[in-house]
Amino acid sequence: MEPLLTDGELALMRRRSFFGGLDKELMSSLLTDAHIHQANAGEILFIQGDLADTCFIILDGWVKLYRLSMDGGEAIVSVYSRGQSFAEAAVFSMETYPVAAEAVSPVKLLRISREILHQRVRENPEFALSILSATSIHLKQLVKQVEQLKTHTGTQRVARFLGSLCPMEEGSCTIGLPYDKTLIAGCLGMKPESLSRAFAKLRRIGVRVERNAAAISNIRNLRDYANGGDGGMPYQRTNVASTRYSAH
Amino acid sequence: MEPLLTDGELALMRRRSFFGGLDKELMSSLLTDAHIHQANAGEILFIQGDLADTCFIILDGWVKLYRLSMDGGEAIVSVYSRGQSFAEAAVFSMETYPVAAEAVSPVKLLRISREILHQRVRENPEFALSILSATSIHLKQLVKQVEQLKTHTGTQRVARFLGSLCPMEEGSCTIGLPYDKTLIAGCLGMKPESLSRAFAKLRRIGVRVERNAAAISNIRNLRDYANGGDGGMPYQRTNVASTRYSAH
DNA sequence: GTTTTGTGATGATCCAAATCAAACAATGCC
DNA sequence: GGCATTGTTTGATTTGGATCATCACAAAAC
Repeated sequence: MEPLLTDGELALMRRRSFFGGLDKELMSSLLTDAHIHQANAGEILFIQGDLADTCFIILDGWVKLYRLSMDGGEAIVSVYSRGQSFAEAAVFSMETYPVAAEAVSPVKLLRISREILHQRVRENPEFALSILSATSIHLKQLVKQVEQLKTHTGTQRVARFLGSLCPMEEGSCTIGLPYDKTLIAGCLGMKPESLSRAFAKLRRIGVRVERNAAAISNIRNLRDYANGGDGGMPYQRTNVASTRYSAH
Repeated sequence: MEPLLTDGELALMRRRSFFGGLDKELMSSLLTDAHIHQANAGEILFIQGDLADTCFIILDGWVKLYRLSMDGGEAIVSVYSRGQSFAEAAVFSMETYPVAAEAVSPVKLLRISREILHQRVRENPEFALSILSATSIHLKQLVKQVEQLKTHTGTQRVARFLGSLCPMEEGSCTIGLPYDKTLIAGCLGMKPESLSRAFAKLRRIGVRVERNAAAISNIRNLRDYANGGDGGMPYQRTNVASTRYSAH
């Protein structure tokens, strides 16, 4: 019987999903009960309110998670790609998905059922720690997103987004935008027109966006702008910390 | 030896934290290794970047979780109260707290160490499921918050906040504001001045805020306003759902 | 080739919320 | 009681972003 996944796909999952620390035995037991699912761009994987009975790991392509509010507005919560898992927390809540999921490119997915996941957690507590660690990362990402939305302007969020795509600490680089600008705008909580104007503003600090690529002349400038612009001192611990844990 | 907690406190924790489904034995084993911690209003419990070595359950009082951005801005992420746990996800990430925590009233807390939690998860997989369920709830709350920030105006978020405090489905009621208006504004991602003006706008739909209390003449009106105002049809599944899971 | 379509950029205008400033109200303290 | 401190409201102004409309342009279709 031919293996479900290639070695490359396995390595990817170990690097970026909760498969990270698992031993070989548990991994293969999970894989024998998993299913491969291919979807075309635009296909809906689940909608909010569906019973959360499946967790996904992306083998290839892009998936967006979003919420529809009662007046029809769409709020993109996050976009995931190769190697990342999603919906693993919902599967453990015994309830429904709080978001909908849609393929934004052709995707290849690994699907694992709620029953299998619960069973494996019961058999192997180390697996529970892996899942907990993965959901903790998703939680942290959402916390950062809330911070961005509450304290930064749209243009600053765009700057941060571009900065996060740069692999190096400083200097200049040219990066490819991972998906189309409408989706980028949605991720950052703005309209496409506003994104376009934000790109225009960033030209002042050496960002040229052309087609699908962004040329950044000075990464440090970009990151400084994203954090408040005026060269303000970066955040550091203050002496207020000395009061913590002071017994009553 | 007198018990660490009163029966009332135990019932509270079972109702609102991950202690919910635990058996008596596991509960008491957790409690013998836990510590009570009292803190005054304004006291910092931990700051972002601290090693996440403790998880908390609130026995009494209020705690806010917030992030400081590099330019000094404060983004309140959530406020928790009696019976709720927080930081349990961070403790399982093997890293640092992504937020800071501060008492906003005098609080009585139960502290449980990372070591104990990991040990109990290893001994008892059912406990892992309880923790996963609790972090899943926190994740869902954050997702909803992101949706609110991305698709609703400040005044709509205020309306939703007030609506969530009403215990009944419809009719009129008077509710007490749980904490001061500066903190409410922060939770909703707005400035105190804007909150004040939002309250003023809501007078049109029968909301009177006086001191520490809000009188709502028609709860349904309030909830309608929060969801887009113009009596639009509430969200429901559309036939797009029929495309999900369509095999390639 | 031309048309069609989808995507992105730009301009004009409007609205929500932040900002700056000042007046008040409530609370605690001496 | 007066007085400082903190929390809340109100007003005038500015800014950020949404909205609506139009235009440019590239890819795909005919």
